[in-house]
Amino acid sequence: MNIQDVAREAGVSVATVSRVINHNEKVSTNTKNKVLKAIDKLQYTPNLLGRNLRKKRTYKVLVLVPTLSNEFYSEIVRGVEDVANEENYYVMVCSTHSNKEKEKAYLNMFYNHLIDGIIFTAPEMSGDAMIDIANNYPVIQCSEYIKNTDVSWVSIDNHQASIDAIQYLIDIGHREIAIIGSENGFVSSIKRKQGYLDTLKQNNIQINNDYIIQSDYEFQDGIDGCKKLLNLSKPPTAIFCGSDAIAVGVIRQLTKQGIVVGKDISVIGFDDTHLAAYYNPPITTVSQPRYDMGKVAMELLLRKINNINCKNEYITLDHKLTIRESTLAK
Amino acid sequence: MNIQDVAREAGVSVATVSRVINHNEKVSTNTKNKVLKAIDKLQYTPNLLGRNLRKKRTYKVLVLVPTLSNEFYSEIVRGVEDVANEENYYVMVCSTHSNKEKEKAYLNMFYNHLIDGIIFTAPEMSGDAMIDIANNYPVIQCSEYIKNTDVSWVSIDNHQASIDAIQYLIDIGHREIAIIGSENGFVSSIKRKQGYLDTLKQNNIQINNDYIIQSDYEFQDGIDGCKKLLNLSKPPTAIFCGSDAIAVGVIRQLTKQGIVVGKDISVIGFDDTHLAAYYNPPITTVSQPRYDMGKVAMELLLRKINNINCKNEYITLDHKLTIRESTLAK
DNA sequence: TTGAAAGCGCTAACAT
DNA sequence: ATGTTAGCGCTTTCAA
Repeated sequence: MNIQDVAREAGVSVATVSRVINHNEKVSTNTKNKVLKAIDKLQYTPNLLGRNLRKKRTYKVLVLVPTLSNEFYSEIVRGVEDVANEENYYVMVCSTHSNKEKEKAYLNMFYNHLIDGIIFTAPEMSGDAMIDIANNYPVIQCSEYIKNTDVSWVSIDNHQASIDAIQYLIDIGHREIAIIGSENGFVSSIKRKQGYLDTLKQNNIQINNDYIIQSDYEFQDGIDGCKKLLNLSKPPTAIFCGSDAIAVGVIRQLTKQGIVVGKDISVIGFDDTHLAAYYNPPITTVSQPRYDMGKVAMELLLRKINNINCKNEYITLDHKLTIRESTLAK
Repeated sequence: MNIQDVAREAGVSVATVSRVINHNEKVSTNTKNKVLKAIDKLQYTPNLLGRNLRKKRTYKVLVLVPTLSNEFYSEIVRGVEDVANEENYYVMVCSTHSNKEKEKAYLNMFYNHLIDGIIFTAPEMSGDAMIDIANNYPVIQCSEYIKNTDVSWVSIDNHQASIDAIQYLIDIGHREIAIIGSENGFVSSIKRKQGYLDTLKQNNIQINNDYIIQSDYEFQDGIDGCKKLLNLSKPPTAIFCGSDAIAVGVIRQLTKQGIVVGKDISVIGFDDTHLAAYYNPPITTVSQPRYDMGKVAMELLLRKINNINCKNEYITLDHKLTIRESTLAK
């Protein structure tokens, strides 16, 4: 059953039916009602395959995340969806599993005309590849973005967020402060590490390279990083982690070794997922406005979709340090 | 740039190009090479909007989950994706937020020819509505399914899983055992509760209705449920939870009130997400083969897509009780 | 083995 | 205000 059938039933042309479906003004109330009646009688719903082919639009956007299960990303997606649905766009969420090849495979959806745009939350490709894609297709970076790449992004001020966290640790009496989670190439990592270094320097605290642990963002990385730190002759009294998951791993390991978090040692996470709020003990963490980040990213993307040549935007949203029981004055 | 351009470049008809693209046998090696060369030169990729319209297939399936952030569902999705990609299908994951209306809105994707099938992981609709949909469109239920509804599903034996958990608690010395998470209408809930009741009866333990708490599956539900139980004149010595998130909430609340989990009281979760493995203390839980559940669900769905009249299948996969530190002998 | 042509369902330019 | 018609890019039937 298609638009032809409706036209026949209503005794009008397919063009008129199309006009009614698309809320085109230039239809008399009378014929409009006839069409509406026919649509209702036949229970007609337009085949968007036809419409999309004709319009050369898919009304679909892709959000690429490293993993679906991290609440950090699912909140971004919620923001994206809320804006997308308003504009009759569907959102596809797909996971790259932090795999460059998988990410690349999803770009085929552009070439195959299956999507109108992509929001990258943690792009794996090179900066040059990103620029190349952005020149030809609508894309936005959200949360993580590639440095020195003139492609729109929305994120937080990771440098300041790091300063806030480290300064807070110093303020409550810590001087041996470690950081886990640096150097994966993202701007966020670089800035967070810089904020860490800057704040220590600012407070005349000697940098100790043993306190800088490079890792990924998962639970196990926290456990591994924590073990390394505890093996030092002089372990740190505070650990700043690049994600809540790392912080959970760290706290788990500390607890296992009989060290009481929030008393013997302080731990800070990043993102403020439910994990942080409900962990034992609840974790001090940097809150990111992830829902809003998603909303803004989708708004920017829609602008790009409607005009690929519109200018790039670089938007910084507010973060905040949420203090809980995993950090306590020394 | 389209199939016409390729045909022109190669000096053949569009039909021939189409045959080459679709690996049709009846093309001479010579012309095939000409076409391949043209495709390569022009960097041609087929517009699937055209193909899909013609074929009346979208090569897309929808997986509906209550929430994206729960690792339980994201592992199911991974299973679905792995099978789907083999067959050149794309997977759209969308969240219903456990909202009946939202779920209903996604059914429009069927009517609008945007998807070829749906896998429901926690259907919100009535059994009648499900049967109606299943009669007209390819759908599979995965994990949660609606009772007395002859629509294919893949799940575990929730009755036995519950028996395993409760019997274990009894074996290590518990007799005051509570259950949180029952009665949302899903077969899983009903069966788990039945397993709980059956096992107590089997062991000549009196049923105490105060020990049966009805709730959702989130962190906060665990906290609320736990508070209720602790307010009883005789609180339970063990709590069996319907999800790992509930268990986390419960343990968090117990800890807050100074009760030591794994010593003063035992707690069991459900699903075996990372949450359970990395929580403080690590949580005893029922492991579900979620990746395989996703794979099987997609296999069943493909069968339905290729023949809507193929017979329904009801598949039960193996679970197992994973014992950690949140339960200890009394 | 190859090509011509119809047509999937829709929108939009043009004509009336 | 409404209708006619071309055509989006593709596959597939039919004919050669």
